[in-house]
Amino acid sequence: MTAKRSNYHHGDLRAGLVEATRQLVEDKGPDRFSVSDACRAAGVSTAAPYRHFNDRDEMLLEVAAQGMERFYELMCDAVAPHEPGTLDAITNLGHAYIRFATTEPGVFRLAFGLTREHKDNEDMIAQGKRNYGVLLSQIAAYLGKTEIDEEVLERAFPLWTMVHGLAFLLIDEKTTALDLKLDLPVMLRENTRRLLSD
Amino acid sequence: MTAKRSNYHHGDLRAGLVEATRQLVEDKGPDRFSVSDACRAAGVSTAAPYRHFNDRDEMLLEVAAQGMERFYELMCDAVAPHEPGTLDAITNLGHAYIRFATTEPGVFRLAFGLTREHKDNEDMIAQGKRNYGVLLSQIAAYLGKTEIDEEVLERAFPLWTMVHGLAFLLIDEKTTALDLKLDLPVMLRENTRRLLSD
DNA sequence: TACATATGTTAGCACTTCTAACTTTGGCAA
DNA sequence: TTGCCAAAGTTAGAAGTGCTAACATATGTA
Repeated sequence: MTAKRSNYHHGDLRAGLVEATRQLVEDKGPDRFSVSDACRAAGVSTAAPYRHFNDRDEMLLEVAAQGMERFYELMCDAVAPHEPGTLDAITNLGHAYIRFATTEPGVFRLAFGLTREHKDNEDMIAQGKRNYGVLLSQIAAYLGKTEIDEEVLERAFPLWTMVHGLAFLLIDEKTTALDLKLDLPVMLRENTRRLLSD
Repeated sequence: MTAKRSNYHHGDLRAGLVEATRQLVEDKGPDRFSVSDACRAAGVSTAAPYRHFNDRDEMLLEVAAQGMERFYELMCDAVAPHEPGTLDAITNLGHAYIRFATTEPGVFRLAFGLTREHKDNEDMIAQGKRNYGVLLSQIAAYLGKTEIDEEVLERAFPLWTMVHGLAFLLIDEKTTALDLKLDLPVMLRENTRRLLSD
C-alpha cells in the first residue's frame, strides 16, 4: 500500500491523502484513523498533509463531504427508475440508504456522527439538506403535493428515523449480536407502508 | 475538578476513574476521551489506571456497561405505570429511550457505536438482549401472546429502529441543522401506532 | 509485630498531531 | 533561455498520548 515515489512532488497529494483517509476510515473506523497512517499509505512525510489541510479533522471532513456526494447520487439513482411518490420509489430509497451505510460504514458513521467542529460546517449542512430533499420530494409526490409543507415534513421524518436507525443497528452489528434474522426487503416495504398509512 | 488527595492510596480509585471517564465521555465525546484527562480528574498519576483496567478500551467498556444498566432501569420505570402491551406503555418506552440518549449522549453513543474489541463482549451482549427484552415483552403483550415468537420480533424491530434512529438524529443535531421542528410526543405516539397497525 | 500484596509512584518508550525552518521543483516573466 | 518565486515537499522537534517496568507505600492478616 505504501506507494514509493521517485519524484519529490507527488502530483496530486491532496487527492491521494483523501483516498488514503477514506480507506483507513473504513478499515479502522473514524476514531482509529491517524494522519501518520494516511501519510504512510500515500508515501509522504507526516508533515506533508498540512500543506493541504489545516488539521486532522479537516481531512476527515473532506472524506465525509465526498461521501455525502456519493450518497446523494445513490439516492437519486434509487428513485429514478420509479414513478415519483410510489411505495416502490420510497422503499427503494430506503434500500439505497441501507446500502450506503453497509458498504461504507466508516464514512456513514463519520458523516452522521460528526464532531463539534464539523457539525456546524455550512457545506455539510447544505449537503444534508439536499440529501433529505430527495425523500421530501418523494413524500410530497406521494401526498399529491407540489410543495414541501408541514404535512410532508411530518410524514417524511419518521421514515428517515426508521431507516437511519436500521442502518446504525446493522453496521453496529446489533442485529447479529441479538441473533435477529431479518427479511430486509419485506421489513422495509411493510413498515414504510405502515408509516405512510393514516 | 482535579481532586488533590493527601493519602497515598485513593480509597476507591476504580470507581473514581469510571466516574471521571463517564464525565469526560459526556464532555468531549467517546473518541476525544483520554486516559490522562481521567487521571488528572481523579488526581492520580497516568500509570495508576492500569492497576484496575487492562487498557483505555476497558475503561470505556465499564462506563458503557454501567450506562446500559441505567438505561435498563429507565426503561423498566417507563413501562411500570402502564398496563403491559398498551400503546401508552410502548410509547412511553420510546420516550425513555430518547430521554436516555439525550441526557447521556456520550454514553449512549459509546454503548451503541462500540469498537471491534467491545462489540463481542459477552456481558455487553447480554445487557443488550435484556434491554431489548423489555420492548419484546410489551409487544408480545400487545399481540396477546405469552411467548416471544417470530411475529413479536417482526413487529418490535421496526419500532426499535425508528426510535434508535430518532435518538441518533437528535443527539447528532441533524434535526436542528435542518430546522426541523418536531412535536416529539405526537410524533412518537402516532408513528408507534402506525407501525403496530396492520 | 512482620511482611505479602494491593495499589500507588516515577521514568521512559513508542507513538501521535502539528509547527518551524529548510529544500526541491515547476511554471511564469523578463 | 534563464532566473526566480511560490507551491509543495522535507527533517527536526515540541507537546501530548497509551502503556510498561521498576520502585515505593500502605493495609490487612498470620
